[in-house]
Amino acid sequence: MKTVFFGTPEFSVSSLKVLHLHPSVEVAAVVSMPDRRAGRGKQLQSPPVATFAKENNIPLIQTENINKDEDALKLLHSIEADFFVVIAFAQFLGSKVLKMPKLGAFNIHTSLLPKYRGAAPIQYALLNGDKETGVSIQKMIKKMDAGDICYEHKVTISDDDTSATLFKKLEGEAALGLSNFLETLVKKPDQVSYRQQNDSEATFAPTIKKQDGLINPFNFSAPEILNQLRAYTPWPGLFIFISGQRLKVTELELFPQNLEAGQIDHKLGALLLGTKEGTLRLKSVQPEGKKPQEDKNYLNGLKSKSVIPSLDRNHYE
RNA sequence: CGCGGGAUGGAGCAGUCUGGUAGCUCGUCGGGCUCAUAACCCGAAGGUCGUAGGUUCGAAUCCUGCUCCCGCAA
Repeated sequence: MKTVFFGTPEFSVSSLKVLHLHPSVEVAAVVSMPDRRAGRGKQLQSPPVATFAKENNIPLIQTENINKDEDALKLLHSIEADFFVVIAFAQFLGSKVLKMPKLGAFNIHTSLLPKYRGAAPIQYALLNGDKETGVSIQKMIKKMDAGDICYEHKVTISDDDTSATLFKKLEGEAALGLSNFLETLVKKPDQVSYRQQNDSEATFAPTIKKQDGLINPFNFSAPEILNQLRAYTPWPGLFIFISGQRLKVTELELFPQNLEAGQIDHKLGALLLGTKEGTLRLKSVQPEGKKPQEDKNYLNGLKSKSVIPSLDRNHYE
């Protein structure tokens, strides 16, 4: 069977491997985002999926917008694929593309649909403090993540999971899920079972923005900010502005103390921040250009410079 | 050549512009006070100032090369 794989980041590579190694599946092409300048030094870098395709001599299409790229569309059409697999592609697929494959286009989504439709399902599960999430495979329709579900598998979220660890877990689960699903799809395509989503229960997980990483003690409670730390690690990270300096916050814990929202205090070597509800200890903090350091050490440095820590409120206007 | 910060006793920092015997806040060790302590008092140890070279009577400080660490940006 012929397939085309759509994906971009590291996260999708495991699933691409499953397809690539499957004895009765031929990956006729890989579609990915264009190369971008990235990292310190802004070197031009290929998306991991594109790199994998090159290394394994799979025809590669890199395009900014697959729906408008005439050459890419022509090429895709000529493949006459049996099915498409889409995982973390970072682009919408229009109906022109979705109609091409005979069996349909299947999207691997990392939540238990219809929960968390959209770009950042993993982060939103953590943001809401969920205890479980999962992998869903849906047959794509024009509406975002709203297609019928043909495979589902639950995954437990542990208390110390962050986006970094949960992504890793789900990358494996997604690949495993795809592998299981292929068993049916490849051998008995007519026996794939489909379950409709209940649209009224749908929730959405829009893209996380850099700005979301700014700790807002006025609008969020201490437990909510703790969830943000897990959801936003490693990107965009949590940060706060104190005494004219941008601090990345890498460890947090609840602290039994009553402070007003936005109030900074320090006690026994602990750097404290009052929130809308509850007080947090900024246990580990990283100034720009520095390594992460314990709040106690950070405070020692400030003391030595005779600086009293206070929240820069101008970032909340 | 994308922008920028940093490397100083075990930790976090100051000192670098305006060269001249290395300092602050802690930690550690010893002693004191205390019912007791993360608190307080007294004392001590511990640094070839990232590395190589240059300028100078003299370099943490000025100049040049190199290594390592990090923030922004994607």
